[in-house]
Amino acid sequence: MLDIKWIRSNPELFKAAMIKRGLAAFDHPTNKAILEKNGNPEEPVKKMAILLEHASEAVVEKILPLEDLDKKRREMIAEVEKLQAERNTANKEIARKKAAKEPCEDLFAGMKQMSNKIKELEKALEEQDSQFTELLMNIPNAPHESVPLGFDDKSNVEVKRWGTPKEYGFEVKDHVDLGANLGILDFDRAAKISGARFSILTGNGARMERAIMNFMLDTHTQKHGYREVEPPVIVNSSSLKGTGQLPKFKEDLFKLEGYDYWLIPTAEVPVTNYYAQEILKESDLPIKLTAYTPCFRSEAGSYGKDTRGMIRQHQFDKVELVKFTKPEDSYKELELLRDDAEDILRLLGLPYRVVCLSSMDMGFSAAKTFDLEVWLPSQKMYREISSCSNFEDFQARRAGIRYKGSEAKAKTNLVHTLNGSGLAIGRTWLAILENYQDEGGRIYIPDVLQPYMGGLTHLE
RNA sequence: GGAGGAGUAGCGAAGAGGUCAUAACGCGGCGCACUCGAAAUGCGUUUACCAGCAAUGGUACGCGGGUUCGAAUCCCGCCUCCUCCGCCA
Repeated sequence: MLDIKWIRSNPELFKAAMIKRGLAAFDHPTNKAILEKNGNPEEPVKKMAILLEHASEAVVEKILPLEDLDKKRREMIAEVEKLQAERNTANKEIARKKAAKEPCEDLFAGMKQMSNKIKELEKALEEQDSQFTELLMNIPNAPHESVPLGFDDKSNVEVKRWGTPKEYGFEVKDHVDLGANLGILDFDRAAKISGARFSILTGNGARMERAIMNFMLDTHTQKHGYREVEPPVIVNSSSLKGTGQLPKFKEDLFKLEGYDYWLIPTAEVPVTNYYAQEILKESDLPIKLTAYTPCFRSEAGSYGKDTRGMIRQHQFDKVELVKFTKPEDSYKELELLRDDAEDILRLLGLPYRVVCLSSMDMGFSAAKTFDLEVWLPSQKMYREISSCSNFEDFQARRAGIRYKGSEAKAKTNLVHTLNGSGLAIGRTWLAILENYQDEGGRIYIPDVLQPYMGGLTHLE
């Protein structure tokens, strides 16, 4: 959630942020006129850049009622508080007279009426306030100024590459064939038991999933200084509102029938909400947590995407990194968090690149996101294996996560929250199979994983 | 699932229709004094949120209703925790 006070005092910045987020439709008459006056280029990114340049005139339909709702709300607050003050004064007078044994029954007249009037106004205010809050809750975070303008991943900016994809000199197989041949990956039985987009690992395949998980957790806790947590994988809707999955994205989630319980789409939800409604000690920041959890996603709307293999599943394992920082440190901490995730790929010897997501490719709650993409020989491309984001105070405001110094009149401030995959375990598993295969379909187990596999050097 | 008990500041805890909600009292935190320094001691200070330029005003005693001129206090429903029983890994 954005700060309404910031929105109020920086209306142009706010509008520009929303245009960057793609909330200005090109076919709105006003926006259309602006575009036509400025040459109306073909490319959507150029269109967006023009609207951004003319932010003051451009229309962002979705947010139009915000100002009115806010104004009305504040008027109502003033009105109801005035009456409350009157009531409080009268009640104090009654109490004083009672104590002094003076007659006060005459003061009762009209009090009931006033009380009812206040109740009415309070109810109306609540209604107004919930309309306002709902709109505000549905407005995405403002992108950081360094975020590239863009519609989709075509505008993402590559930041760095590490490692060199191997030349194989033979026809590489993908992880589906490799896994099937090794007898460690089974989609047919998973479909029988559950359905599409599920998989079963068996034997050393299952063991390697566990090895990867432990390797990641050990590295983050022992080498990178994170504290491990093992949270619930079922959460309530309040937690999902805190991190931004609700109210807007409920179709992406699995809900338990008959309960206010949801399966987590990522450990970000329980781990960020670990400190919901709390005030942290400034001297404890930054706080760094890591967690392994299974993650559950409905993948509604991704029909036909990544249907082969383990890349996109309804259930997958992930090790997550979460940070709570002071606002002035959050971008420095984002770089560090990203490097902690990168370290896993480097230790595993998997070639990867880092991209900075464009303004519309970013998630709803993020202010800035880096994706780590691992090389997949079978697809001859880099594929997402981690997403590292700074949410600034967007989640902290929703979840009520604040910090405060220990001095006497220290101010309470919102923390900044960050998180990143460190890493997606299933995608790491398949990247190992594909990158470390030989011509016969044997898989070399990366050195750092061998101790976790009882010294085993190959899957064969 | 059944029976009891409890939920008030960071923690413990008082308050039992109005004059005791910033909320007694104790602990803790912060500052100062004393000290070479520390401990001990003494003094001061220490809730959060909302509206407002400010002065100031408002809200909050687990949550939601009700009774009343007025509710932390009385009544109803819910949630969480504790104890016992049942069931269970």
